[in-house]
Amino acid sequence: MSDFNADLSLSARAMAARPAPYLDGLNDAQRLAVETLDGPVLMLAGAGTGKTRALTARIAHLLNTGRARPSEILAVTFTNKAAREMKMRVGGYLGEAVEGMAWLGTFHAISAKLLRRHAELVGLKSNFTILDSDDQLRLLKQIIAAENIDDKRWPARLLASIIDQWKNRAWRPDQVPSSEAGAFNNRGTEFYAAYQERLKTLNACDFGDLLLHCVSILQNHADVLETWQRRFRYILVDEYQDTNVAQYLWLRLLAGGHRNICCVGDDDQSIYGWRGAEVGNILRFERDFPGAHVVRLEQNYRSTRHILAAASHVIAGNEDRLGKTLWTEARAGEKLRLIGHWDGEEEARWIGEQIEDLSRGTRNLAPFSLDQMAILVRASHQMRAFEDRFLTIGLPYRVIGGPRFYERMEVRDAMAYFRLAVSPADDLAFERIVNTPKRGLGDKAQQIIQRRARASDVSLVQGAGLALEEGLIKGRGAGQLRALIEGIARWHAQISGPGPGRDDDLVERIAPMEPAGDALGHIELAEQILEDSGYTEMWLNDKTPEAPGRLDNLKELIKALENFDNLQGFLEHVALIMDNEQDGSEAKVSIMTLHGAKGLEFPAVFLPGWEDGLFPSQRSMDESGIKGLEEERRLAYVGITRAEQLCTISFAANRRVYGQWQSQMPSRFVDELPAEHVEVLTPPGLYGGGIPSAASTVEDRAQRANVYNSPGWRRLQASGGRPVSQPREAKNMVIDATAQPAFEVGARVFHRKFGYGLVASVDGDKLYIVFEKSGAKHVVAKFIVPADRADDVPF
DNA sequence: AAGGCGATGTTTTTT
DNA sequence: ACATCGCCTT
Repeated sequence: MSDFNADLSLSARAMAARPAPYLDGLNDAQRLAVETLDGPVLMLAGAGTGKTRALTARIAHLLNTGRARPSEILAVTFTNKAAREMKMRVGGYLGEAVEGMAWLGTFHAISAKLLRRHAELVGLKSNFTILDSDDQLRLLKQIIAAENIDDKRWPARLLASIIDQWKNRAWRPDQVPSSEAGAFNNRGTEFYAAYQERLKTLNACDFGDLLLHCVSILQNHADVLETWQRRFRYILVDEYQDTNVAQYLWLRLLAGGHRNICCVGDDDQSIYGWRGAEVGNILRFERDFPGAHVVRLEQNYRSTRHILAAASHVIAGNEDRLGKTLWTEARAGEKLRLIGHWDGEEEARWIGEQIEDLSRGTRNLAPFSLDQMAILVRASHQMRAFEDRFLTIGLPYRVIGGPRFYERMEVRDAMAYFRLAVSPADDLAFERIVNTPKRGLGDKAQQIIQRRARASDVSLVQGAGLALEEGLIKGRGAGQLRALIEGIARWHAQISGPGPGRDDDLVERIAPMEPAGDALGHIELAEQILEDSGYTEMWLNDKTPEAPGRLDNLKELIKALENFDNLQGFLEHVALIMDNEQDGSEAKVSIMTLHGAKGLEFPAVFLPGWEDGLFPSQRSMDESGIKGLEEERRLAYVGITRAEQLCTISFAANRRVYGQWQSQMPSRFVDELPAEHVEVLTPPGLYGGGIPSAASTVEDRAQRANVYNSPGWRRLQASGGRPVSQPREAKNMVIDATAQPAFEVGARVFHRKFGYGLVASVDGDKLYIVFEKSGAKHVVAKFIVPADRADDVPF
């Protein structure tokens, strides 16, 4: 630690003198990225090029050269996981001193810390609560309900997403541009303003506010800005391509003085545009920070040549990119493997077999352990087929990124009780649990409490107390309500003890006796809260199959308290660090979304569901056009580059989409794979195979997808045989494409997605149809039935 | 106040 | 297909 307190003027000599083991083994580009300390630096780090290594070495270098002390470095990430990893790796260089890196964390965690110091500048108190999305939604519902809005047509969810987007763009209510005036039935900005007002009175803020309030403070208070600009001598940002406008402003303000900012990212891995990330931030970096050094990390240490070549070829299809040329010294390895299947279940079955084969070490490859294999899907509903299959064959798997621990209902309920114990005025927490477990306090009783509280401008807990005193609430609800608020007062008294921070009025009025056996630890208190409130009992009495699991989660929650000194600290942690650890015990295949896989790598990767509409996602293309398609293509790039040695891409000809069978065309990305790096696998008896070529058209792809039209299929039909891979369920499908009626110009037809329409022109099996509702489209004939047969659409 | 039924909308996800 | 949600019944 004393090393870092060295006189900064000695830094030049220090640099020469001190050994710098962290530089060992860095390539030239990485070394440049590490040693270019002054001024703006953009580190364009392609997939698998050792960016985390460079980033941590850069921090080590800043410290080692005496440029900054640990507390003077601001290092920002997006996820807690990334922050943890960086901390661990920097810890490898620093040892204990890593604890001095007080400003290594997520945008939100660091913002919260800054905001607690300056809360009063935006009308908050420094002990503000951070709302989760449930609370946010509940609040918005109230605001909407107060205006007698039809919440069917204008749901709170919609408003929440609109407000989030505005916050991502750093628009405060008075800054929302007039082009957005139509939002939420012309009342979006009005509700946004009302929501912000409500938050202020609740002394609360949502996730977006953490950033936005910081930006406001830094913009409006030059002295504060200057303090922090001087404090953070060096700034590092990971995953810069994922920053939104608010984060960009936040960074630009803090870096505004010395401009010692190093942003690391990869425009080709920008896959979060839909939640406000602006690829433009990274594309514009040199303009935003004139004189910036741009360092490209292009040597890939992860994948074999075939894999890297395929990924590079695919991503080259994007227009809007800075451009990098990844290269590797690795061997060529295995080509990518491409295979088509009859349907999604067949695909899952085949992948399951492959995984078993690979884990036994067939092929010319060493065995892969289950931990080394992953299935990366575009949409989480695809996971189900794999889970079903793997359960039946007993293949251990783990789903990464399911519902998270702290988002489970019982955990949130328990947290609401803890929040009330810490701050009885937390109305949102009170609303959440007032009738959980059931206390006979329905809408009516809750309305009375609300009204009474508002009349005296007090918290709901106090309002409930008043309502009881005044006899406004009667019946069996009254007794239970009294027990609840007495409980809250008692827990609160035990947490705070006499003194500042305690709501003395509440304690005096409702639970005047001091706790009997004082010095109850926070863990015991938490247990007692869940006991006293009847919450544990509620789940004990619950006979549904998930009840035991929920009780386990509550136990786990209590256990998590061991890592904290008090409930307050725990609550702050949970508000910002909502992630869960994976059980690392048994080796398992990972199943996750492509988004969830970013930043990870696996020796063997399966990429199923490469079908147009699913991947690239139809919705993405409909909503964002070419930009959407490019983001999908980046997702394909992310997927392929996760693989170290073996990458297997697959598609199915038929898939159940929302319960309906649909024919699928192979993804256009399949066509974009470079044939020389791909081996096309052919399931026995089904496919003619054929290497996809860049020149192939939509019809070609339809033809390939059209398994039941393939020579192999016809042969099997003729011989009365059944292909090994034809699933039993397939019987109900229309499989004889030769029976396809020929359509004539002018015929009225039906398409299950586009509805009714008239055939405008016919070109082989390709029809041009003017749909009544969805406009004119080119459609392949097999998706069409005559209008009078609309009721028995064949999928 | 609490459980059952039909309309509804179904990518991706962090904090 | 399926889950979620709000309304409606008891």
